[in-house]
Amino acid sequence: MALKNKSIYAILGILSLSPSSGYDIKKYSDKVLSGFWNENFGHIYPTLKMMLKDGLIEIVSTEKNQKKIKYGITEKGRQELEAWLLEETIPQPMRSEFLLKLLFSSSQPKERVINMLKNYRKLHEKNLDKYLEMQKNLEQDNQDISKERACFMKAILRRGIISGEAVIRWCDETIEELQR
Amino acid sequence: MALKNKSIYAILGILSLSPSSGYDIKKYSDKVLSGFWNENFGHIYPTLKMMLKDGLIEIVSTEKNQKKIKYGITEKGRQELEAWLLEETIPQPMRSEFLLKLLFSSSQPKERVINMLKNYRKLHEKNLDKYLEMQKNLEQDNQDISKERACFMKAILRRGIISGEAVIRWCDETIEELQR
DNA sequence: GACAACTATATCAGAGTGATATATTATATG
DNA sequence: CATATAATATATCACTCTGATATAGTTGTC
Repeated sequence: MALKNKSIYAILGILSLSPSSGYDIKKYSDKVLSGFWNENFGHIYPTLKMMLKDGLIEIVSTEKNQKKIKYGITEKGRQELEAWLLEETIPQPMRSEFLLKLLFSSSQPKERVINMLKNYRKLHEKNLDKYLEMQKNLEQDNQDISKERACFMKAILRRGIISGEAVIRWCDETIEELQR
Repeated sequence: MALKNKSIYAILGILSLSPSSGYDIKKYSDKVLSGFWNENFGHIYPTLKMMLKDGLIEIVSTEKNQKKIKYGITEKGRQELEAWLLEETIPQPMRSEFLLKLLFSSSQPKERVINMLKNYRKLHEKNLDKYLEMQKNLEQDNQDISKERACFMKAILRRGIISGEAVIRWCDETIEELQR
């Protein structure tokens, strides 16, 4: 298959919920997908153009006198999204700069490494708090999201929470090990 | 700072252990860094050329009649590596295609989603086994690696193991939730 | 009405990925 | 001993993805 633009699927997924502009897509990514999916304007806009050319999406409205262009998903787009959902997901390569740094830090002063780990821990704690907050919000009001979708979002949040807790535990364990 | 080539640091780190060719660097990445760091030939070779031009590395030997070019780290390279180790690590953007797919799978048949999760679980189980195997190997023989370095490698492996176990637990929990 | 904050699109250089091409050197197998 | 095949080694390409920057209209507020 060779190198596939994955933003297409994120965009199709978002448009399948409701027609959106490039800016809306970015906002949704930052708000809802944040933590497990990243999108840039520099990729969204060219991808939208390409998808429009390929008939995966269509222009729904060019609102009044505004610059805003709203895109909607087409039938072909829905088929593409559905096909992707059925595909097996191949794991993507990882790049953790933190772990790379840690690996090459064995000659650094212990205090320095412990500090690194404490900062890393703090970061994950902050993330964890964010996820717990999002979980609370999700349980309160189910205004626009369907019960089904809310259940899936909760599962994904749980994933973030469980992983976050594991990383924090590892930090504590490793700091303790270094202090001995 | 704007967009920084991070492969430089991986390469400097590897060369700080022993002079290597591009091919050696790739092998080391696949064997030792695998699981938290990815490198490609398509990035290693141009980066090596750039680093040579910048004086971060030097050609140590062009072995006999072979094609192999061995690079070593220079004093300037060591300084660059050291400076990076002292820098704060900014978290890098994530892209989990699996979680993206899961989020948009709420209208898929339950059986289908459970299958997705089972495959994902299997993948992480395999990874976990690999880490446990690596941990065993690390405890047995400490031939070339220093005691200090071995300790850091163990910590990184522990990280992979703890995270892997957490993901597997999440899979089980989520599958159970879906079956209810 | 000035100033900040937000909405909106576009473009660019450079980082990173995976595929492919090419050639040499070990190693095995019949 | 020939020859297949696996491993070693470098190079290049198209494409994806990132983060920065440019530009301009709209909304809010003090």
